[in-house]
Amino acid sequence: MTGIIELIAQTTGCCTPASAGINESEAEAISADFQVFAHPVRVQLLTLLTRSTEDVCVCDLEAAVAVKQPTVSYHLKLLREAGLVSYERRGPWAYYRVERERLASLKARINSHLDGWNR
Amino acid sequence: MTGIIELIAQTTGCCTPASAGINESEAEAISADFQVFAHPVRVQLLTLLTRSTEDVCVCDLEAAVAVKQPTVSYHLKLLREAGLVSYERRGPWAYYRVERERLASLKARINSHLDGWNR
DNA sequence: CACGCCTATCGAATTGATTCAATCTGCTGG
DNA sequence: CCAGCAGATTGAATCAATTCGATAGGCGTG
Repeated sequence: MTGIIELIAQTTGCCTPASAGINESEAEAISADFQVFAHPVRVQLLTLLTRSTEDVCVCDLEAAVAVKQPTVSYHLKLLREAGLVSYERRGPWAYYRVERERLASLKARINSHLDGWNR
Repeated sequence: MTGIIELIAQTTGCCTPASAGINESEAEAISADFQVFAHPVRVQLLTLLTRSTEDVCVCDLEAAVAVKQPTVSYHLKLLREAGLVSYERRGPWAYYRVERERLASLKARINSHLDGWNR
């Protein structure tokens, strides 16, 4: 039902009641996808990993970024939890690799989010 | 020059000295592009604005999200500072619109970042 | 021109994300 | 078995982002 208030608003004022918005949880899912890449250290790590055909030792990752070891480990964990990388221990070392399919599907999802803003 | 230490590392251990990384400031620029979309309220606002062919009154934007007016204003400011939206006052109201070209170029930039992770 | 409405901004408080020293675990060589 | 190294995890501190009450300023109306 449309009351007097709304009628007045539509005529005199601005606020149109029906909006073409998206709900909060959908927006949270979308923004979560972007979050993954929203930190320079994660961007650096991911770039390094995607550019390498070999698995990369953590010590190499550490050497490439400007933060200390526990911080590298923290960001690697986030990337792991996002499913974008996995690792394997070999002796005392840990070797990381990109999960290219998972990365591809995240990229596809981001592309479709971007497409949603085409008009 | 490659010293004994590095040679030993390459043979015995893991750490290869030459890395295919990107520098920190480039990584910061990349992550900053993703940051814009890394909050649900901004996603909601942007979706609403891109879907509308008309300029949208702030009161409508407010009605569509779950936060109070100053918070909406804060996020609109961030979007403005990113160049993605602009606004115009009409009487007591403020009407926002998407800057479609700016949005398009940000989207293009993000796509090229994503392409950088193709192997 | 005083009042009320709309919305931007300010400032303080809160929440969330990031950082790292310290610690723990698993592995390896002696 | 012990010492030592690589790296994950914990916990506390710090830093950044977000939230919103209070306020200010612009505008239209009576």
